[in-house]
Amino acid sequence: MRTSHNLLNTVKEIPADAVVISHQLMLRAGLIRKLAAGLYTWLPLGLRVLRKVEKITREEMEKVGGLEVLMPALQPAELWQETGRWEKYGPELARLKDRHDRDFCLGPTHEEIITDLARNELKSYKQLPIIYYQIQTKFRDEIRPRFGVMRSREFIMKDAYSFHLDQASLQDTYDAMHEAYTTIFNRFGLKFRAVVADSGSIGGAISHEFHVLADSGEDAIAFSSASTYAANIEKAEALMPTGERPSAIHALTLIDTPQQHSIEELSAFLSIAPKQCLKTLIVKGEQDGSVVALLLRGDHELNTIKAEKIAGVASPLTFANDGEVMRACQCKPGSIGPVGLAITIIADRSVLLMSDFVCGANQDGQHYQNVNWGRDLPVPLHTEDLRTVVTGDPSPDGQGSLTIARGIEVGHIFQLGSKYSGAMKAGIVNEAGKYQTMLMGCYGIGVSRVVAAAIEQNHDERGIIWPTALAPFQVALCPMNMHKSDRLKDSAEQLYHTLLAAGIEVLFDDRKVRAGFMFADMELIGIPHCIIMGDRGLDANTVEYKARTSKEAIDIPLTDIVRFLQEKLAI
RNA sequence: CGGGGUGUAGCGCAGUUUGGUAGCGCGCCUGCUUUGGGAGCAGGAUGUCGGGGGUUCGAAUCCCUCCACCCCGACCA
Repeated sequence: MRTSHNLLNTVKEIPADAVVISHQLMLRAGLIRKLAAGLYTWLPLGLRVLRKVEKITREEMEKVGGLEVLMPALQPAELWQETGRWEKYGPELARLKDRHDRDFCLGPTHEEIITDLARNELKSYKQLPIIYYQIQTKFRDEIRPRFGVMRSREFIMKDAYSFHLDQASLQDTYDAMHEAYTTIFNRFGLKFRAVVADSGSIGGAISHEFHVLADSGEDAIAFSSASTYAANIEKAEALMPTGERPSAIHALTLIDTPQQHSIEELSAFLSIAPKQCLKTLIVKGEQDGSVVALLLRGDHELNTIKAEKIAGVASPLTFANDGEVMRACQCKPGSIGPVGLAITIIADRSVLLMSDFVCGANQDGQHYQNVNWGRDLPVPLHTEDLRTVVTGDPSPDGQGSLTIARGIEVGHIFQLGSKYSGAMKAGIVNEAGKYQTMLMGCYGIGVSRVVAAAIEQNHDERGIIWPTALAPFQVALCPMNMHKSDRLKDSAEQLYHTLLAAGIEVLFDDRKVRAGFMFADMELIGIPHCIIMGDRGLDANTVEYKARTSKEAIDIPLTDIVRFLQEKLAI
């Protein structure tokens, strides 16, 4: 394709509305334009990228036996009422009425629709297992759309649904999907991790999220250095520490710590490490008016997801107010400690190995130093995994240690079981001739979000750096001052057609613009490979090649350039 | 929904405090010169100043009201 054909709509200035880099670059490179909050038009260049994501996804879905369907975006309320989600889904469900005053919604997902299809179409166990999938526009009336297409109100998703006679079959398909997703994200050329996840509101037991790794990601994930273990940080278990608790050395002392409240202040004031301090947090208990003390090592952070799952702790987790703290501890927050505390105490596992530690004395402005379990207060009876894991923690599967990275969730697979098929009476006749409810799995990829995630992961100060598989074009052909030299123009045209004939997606920059302008545009839109042609090179029968990721160009004989590119592109 | 903020040319912004009828940079158009990293000079076009109402001789500016958009919190592909 030629750039003169109105393909490029690049902008030098950073759009004021865009805060994340992918959003800025997608606007600047002319991939998308905003229509309204959370609604974007895909311009020709952006659509090419979107189609690449779709193509790879579709190919891999076909490989695992998926059958492509296309379900309506507009859906009748009746089906959603059958599963109870019409009420449960909340305001995020975009609802509307038709002219006859009947209720409809714009589908945020299609479990109800596919389950309805399955119960009507599938009659016999012989038809199972089956996988349906579609690539389609979804709607979520997001509370706050932001970050461009990363969290928009209308977005493109690949969603697949599988139906099974038994759990073993569901597990087989789930595993196959897990593998297909791995292949898909590898083919995208993105660094990613599959992580054990909470299934959230969609339901079901087992689920994995696929995260594209990027520093700007909204989720934190923990993965092992030595095994395939990876989990959302909310789920990653902090193991019981090994080893013995060091024995007490010093005598318990009460010290004045005026105005020292946080662990940070306290450890600086006493010139000790935060890990020598004990953090005591008072949270609301399950019974009205009750409170519970949570103990953590000073350098650790409370994991609220873990804490609110513990019996006796209020869910959602709520910190006690100053009045409740005063009643329970006779002091203000900042001087609380477990010594002599008369309320339920739940200690994090790592707390058990602390000795000669510092903690609040339950008197304002005072702390105890050299506190020891068993000597100064009882060893905690109730220990739990309360903290968020940190880099270096042992992996929960016993192999290697954990690294924490940030990720963007671009895929999520679930074993739904009979959640929807049960509610909607989607069953078939089994081998014994009896009616049986089918089991379901569902598998999503945020197609439009993948585009943004790819940019978050791959960019520099000049613009996007597309992985070859997602690039709108693989090669940029940039002749310099072609309009001044017929010889150059002829060579460029010839090379352009040769590359096209070789099946290479090439963007021919035939605009009458200066070299710097050309380079800046090609770098902004992120074309992975660039061929620069000039009269000077032509004299020596060479062209220059420059990868998007390198600073230097190299000379390649004109006669070798096609083969050279084919090798680069591995075709 | 709660808290904060912004709406002025296609984009980025100034002008609003202290009312006097709209400006800068980029982009766009024309011409000349330039031509290996977003060129220079000269000329030019473009605005219901978010909408509506009010105050005033006069409103981008003051008042009322509506709307849109953005940022921070709870959700998710």
